[in-house]
Amino acid sequence: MVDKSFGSPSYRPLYDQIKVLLTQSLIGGEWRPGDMIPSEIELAQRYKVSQGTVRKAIDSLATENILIRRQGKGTFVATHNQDDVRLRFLRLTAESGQKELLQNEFLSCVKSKANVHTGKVLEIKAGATTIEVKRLLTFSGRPLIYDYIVVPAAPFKGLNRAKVEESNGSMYSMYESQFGIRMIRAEERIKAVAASAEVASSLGLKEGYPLLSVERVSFTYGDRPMEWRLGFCLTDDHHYMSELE
Amino acid sequence: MVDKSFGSPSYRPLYDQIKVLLTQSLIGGEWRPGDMIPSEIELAQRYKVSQGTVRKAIDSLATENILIRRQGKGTFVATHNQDDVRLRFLRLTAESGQKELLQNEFLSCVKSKANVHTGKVLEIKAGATTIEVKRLLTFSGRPLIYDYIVVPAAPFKGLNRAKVEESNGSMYSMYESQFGIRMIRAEERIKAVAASAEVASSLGLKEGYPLLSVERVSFTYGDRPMEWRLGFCLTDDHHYMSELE
DNA sequence: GAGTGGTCTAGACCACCAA
DNA sequence: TGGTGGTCTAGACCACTCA
Repeated sequence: MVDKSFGSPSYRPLYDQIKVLLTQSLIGGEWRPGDMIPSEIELAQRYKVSQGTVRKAIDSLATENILIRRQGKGTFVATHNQDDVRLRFLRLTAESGQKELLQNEFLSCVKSKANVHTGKVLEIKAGATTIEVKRLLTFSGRPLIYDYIVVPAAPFKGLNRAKVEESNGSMYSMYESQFGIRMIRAEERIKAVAASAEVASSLGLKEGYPLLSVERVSFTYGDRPMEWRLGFCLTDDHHYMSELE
Repeated sequence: MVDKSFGSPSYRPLYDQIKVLLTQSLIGGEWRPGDMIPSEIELAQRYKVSQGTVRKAIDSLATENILIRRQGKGTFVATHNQDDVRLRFLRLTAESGQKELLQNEFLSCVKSKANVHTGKVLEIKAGATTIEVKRLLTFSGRPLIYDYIVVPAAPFKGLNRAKVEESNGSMYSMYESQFGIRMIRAEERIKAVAASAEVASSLGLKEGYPLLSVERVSFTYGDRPMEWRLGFCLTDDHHYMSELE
């Protein structure tokens, strides 16, 4: 039950405690991606607080893109399985601004062991089993991104070529429907590099050609890292979009 | 005065109207960067609404980094003139994570005319007078960024070499104190490019070396574009950090 | 202690959606 | 028409800061 005591040494606002309880229900799978959660009034009764306090907790989760409010309908668990947000984390857009047909070209999928770096960022032991996927993303038929993806094997048991190909571009949508794992945010580290021989041949370029190197770590509920990837992007006719606030 | 009428064709929430009024006071200079604005209670009386409504308007401006709330003290107009936010828009960090000494090396400052592109993004006529600044940013003594900056001449009348050198890295801090212009957000378009002869020589590289090209448009109150810049960054030991939410 | 922002409540009413 | 989220109010009380 919630703790309304003030002045206690570990004072936390009520709405913050409600937020934790809601998050726990999300982690525990009581409400799954796409589901509608109970109404504010119901939740207020369940947690024995006012509707306004539940509201504030939900507001916070909504600005984090974890829940989605729809006036007149209800509040829903966010998902990558909708056309409008399927590629929420893809920041690469055409210089012309035109929409493009995105396709997935499978390269490989093998079991491996975490090295020091991937072990560290995924918070697993170096040497723990991982699954490594390589793929090409084509924009309107032209290969523009070479992706190298590493995930811990345990929560993604059964990930294989077929599932990657079915994903049709959005791994995150596939993670949700196949493994019940939802990514809520990611961090990217970007550099300019010269294309290696392997990447250059996959993208049809000369070795040494300037590419955008994008290293990404993705996090699920509770800020637990669940995927590491390294992408090499050809940015001759495209750019990476970033908003500074 | 505010308009509480519901059901009107152009319905806007009260707090949204208050937000506009607050923004107008910021644009008009009633409260300048660093100033404390009136208390919530005072503002509620001034606008004849409840404190909670003023609160919601201020909350919104605070999440946009336009105002800053300090419990027990008051609400202040955000500024770039503080050590902790002087480089708020600088996303380049060392691979090692170490803090670095940032310095400004002046290259040039000339009057010019807006071309089609800068005219368009700055929303001024192509051919209108602009001021163009070139500078080098050095990290711990090593030149890493070549910046080419264009601003409209009118609002920045008097911008010259001395002012750029005084800025010591943060143009935004200088814009505020010298011209009363505060930037609240920016958009960046990032690509990987091969270094041109001019940029390569400034950064001490071979022509063709891979560099991060960062094109930025910065906006002041009311989302008016006020600066365009193109930066070329050496990312051998640094990366551009981006958060996806 | 006085003044500021922050939390929490209870209740009234509006806007939107679906059946 | 009923249910959902969205707005607005009024008031009580807590937490933080500074003189």
